[in-house]
Amino acid sequence: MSKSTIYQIAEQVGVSPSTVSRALSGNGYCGKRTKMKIIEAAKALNYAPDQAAKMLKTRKTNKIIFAVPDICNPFYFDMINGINQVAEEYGYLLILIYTKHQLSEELKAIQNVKERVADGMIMVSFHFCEENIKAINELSSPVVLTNQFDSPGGGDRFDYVYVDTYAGTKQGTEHLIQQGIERIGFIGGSLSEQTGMQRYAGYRDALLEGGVPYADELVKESDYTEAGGYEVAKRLLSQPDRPQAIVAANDLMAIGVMHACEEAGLSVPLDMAIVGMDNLDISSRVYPKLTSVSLMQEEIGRQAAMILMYRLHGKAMERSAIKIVPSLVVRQSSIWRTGDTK
Amino acid sequence: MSKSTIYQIAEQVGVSPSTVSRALSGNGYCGKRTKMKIIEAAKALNYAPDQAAKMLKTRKTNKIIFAVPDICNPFYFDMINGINQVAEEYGYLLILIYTKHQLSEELKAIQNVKERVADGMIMVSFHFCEENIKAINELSSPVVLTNQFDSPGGGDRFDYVYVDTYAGTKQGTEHLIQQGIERIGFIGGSLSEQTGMQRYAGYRDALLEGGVPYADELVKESDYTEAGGYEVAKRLLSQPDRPQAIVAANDLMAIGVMHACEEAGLSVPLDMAIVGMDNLDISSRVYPKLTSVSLMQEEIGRQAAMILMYRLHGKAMERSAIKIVPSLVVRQSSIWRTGDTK
DNA sequence: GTAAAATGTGAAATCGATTGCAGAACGGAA
DNA sequence: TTCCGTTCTGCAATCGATTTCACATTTTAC
Repeated sequence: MSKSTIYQIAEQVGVSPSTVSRALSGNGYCGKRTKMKIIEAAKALNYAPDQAAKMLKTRKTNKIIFAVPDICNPFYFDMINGINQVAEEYGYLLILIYTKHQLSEELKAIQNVKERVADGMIMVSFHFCEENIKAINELSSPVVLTNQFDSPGGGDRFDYVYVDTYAGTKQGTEHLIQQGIERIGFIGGSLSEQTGMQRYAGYRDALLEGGVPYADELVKESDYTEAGGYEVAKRLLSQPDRPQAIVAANDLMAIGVMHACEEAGLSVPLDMAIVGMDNLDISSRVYPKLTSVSLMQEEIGRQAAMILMYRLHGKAMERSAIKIVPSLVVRQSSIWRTGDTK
Repeated sequence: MSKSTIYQIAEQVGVSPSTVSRALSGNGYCGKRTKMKIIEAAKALNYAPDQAAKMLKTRKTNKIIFAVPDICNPFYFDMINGINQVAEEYGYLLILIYTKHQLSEELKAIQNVKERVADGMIMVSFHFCEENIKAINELSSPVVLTNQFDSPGGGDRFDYVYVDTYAGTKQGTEHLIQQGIERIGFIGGSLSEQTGMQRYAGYRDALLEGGVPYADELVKESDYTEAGGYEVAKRLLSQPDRPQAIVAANDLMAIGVMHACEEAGLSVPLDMAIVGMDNLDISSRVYPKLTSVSLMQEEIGRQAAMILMYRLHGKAMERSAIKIVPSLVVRQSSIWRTGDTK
């Protein structure tokens, strides 16, 4: 009942193992009658090819690794999904490695590629440093990196996919400006981090380009949590000349803002229009539904996987740094004037 | 710079490949001086053991497969997380296979185990039938099955982990009864499915045992979606003697109920207490926060992985069917009388 | 009908590690 | 010194498939 090998099939049918291999894999010539007999015998013997042996000989694993910092973060699920779509299409299995934001774990993931556990890897990392860049550059297998910042640099040996968060907050802010709102607040993450800075810059530039006055007191830093957004929003709302709209650097903070409004008796969106970013699952479930900038996670995953597939199939390509443009998903929370709630 | 083998190291150092293997893997004797030289040479040659070769010889892959119907469903992320915790602890990598609720994909996943892509598998399936049970029983590698129903039966060759959803709705209902609420409605999924029936039965039995009258008009079937819950709730709310509380068979429907209440001008929880089930991420973010029965996804994953590890390490065990008891997470939406909103 | 091309098959090498066996070198005890 | 036990090392087989080469057989072409 249990496993068997091509040798046993060969013996059974009375041919050589090589013939069995050819019959079963379809590589090379094989007579029709022999082939039939071999296939039958394989079925009878409950044969299944041993992938380890196959891998050893062919130097292909048909697996790719996705190294992700944080499995618990819903942000990455969509990425996994995007990657998996492509992987499946090309006949690859997906190995998930959870790096916990730790360099040591990232290096372990890289080591796995080096040991040929998989043919290639997609990695999300927030700390590119000499050590992991060097390790990646030494690999002979392709690696695609992604995160929400812009290019890590130093990588002549890997491709890169990233989201333009600057364009994201800019879009969100423009959407508000187009409705004629003039006092627009911003709640960001830390401005000392690159990603926080970019989101802020998008907001600021949208104001400038839109000819809307920029006011320092309408900009607050927070920590990307719901509670953080709530606290900061309370301060914004109690200001003498409170904003009419708020752009939050992520959805969790935006939801915090919504709660603060509710508590202050302000109607969203009529008294206060709100735009978030990340387009979480939750965001379409809160009331009113939250307008949010989608960071296109699934698209990132798909693009990254695509590039990896191109590399794996030897297509010649420049090293690429693909910038994904986020897209604004308009829902009730930001519809201030026009009545077309969708 | 690229890959090298133990043969190259052997040549470099002037010993035999077997010695190199022993030095590097630590199996068997190896002189201290030789070992040092070998390790040095390995480093110099940028050596990494080829896992395919190792797998072929040792018959171990150090990988497990998790076959899951639906990557997009947040329900499974926590399971993945639980599984991964255990897998990592034991030095296994996790391969994710997305079966899309299709039997054919499940069979492919099983085939992967048969071909020794991984040492074992955890699978979530909603349609156990002769075909996949048979395929699993023919495997020589261990498989652990899980879903939300009770035992599939027919499996002398696999272990089983499941959640007692009956106990879940029962707990939720009892929680309401204990607060003195008497007219408690129930919104379930299809009662013709096992899982729907069990959730309903838990509700019904809680009423019976709590001495609270059961009324047919307070029980509605829906489809586990937010929109479905909303629709059905509207009907419940417009009844002459509307319920004071509602138990929903999952959180999405419960959120639909909340929206219906909001629309009808009913305060949650004062006019209407609500309990959901699944304890989604969202549920703690809606307003008011939703009381929900946690189905312990992470715990299921952890338990399933544990059992798999035991099997893989040859520990003798009875075939097990582990029942996980869900736990009620009380939040504002169900606090009717006492003032201790937490 | 014969040459040329296409097809079918087997022997043997190969992928890169692990491991059982046997012999060598070493140590300490008598 | 002799003997025994431990430690070290090499040889060679093995895991299970793929693939090159050579040869045998068939088919096609003219």
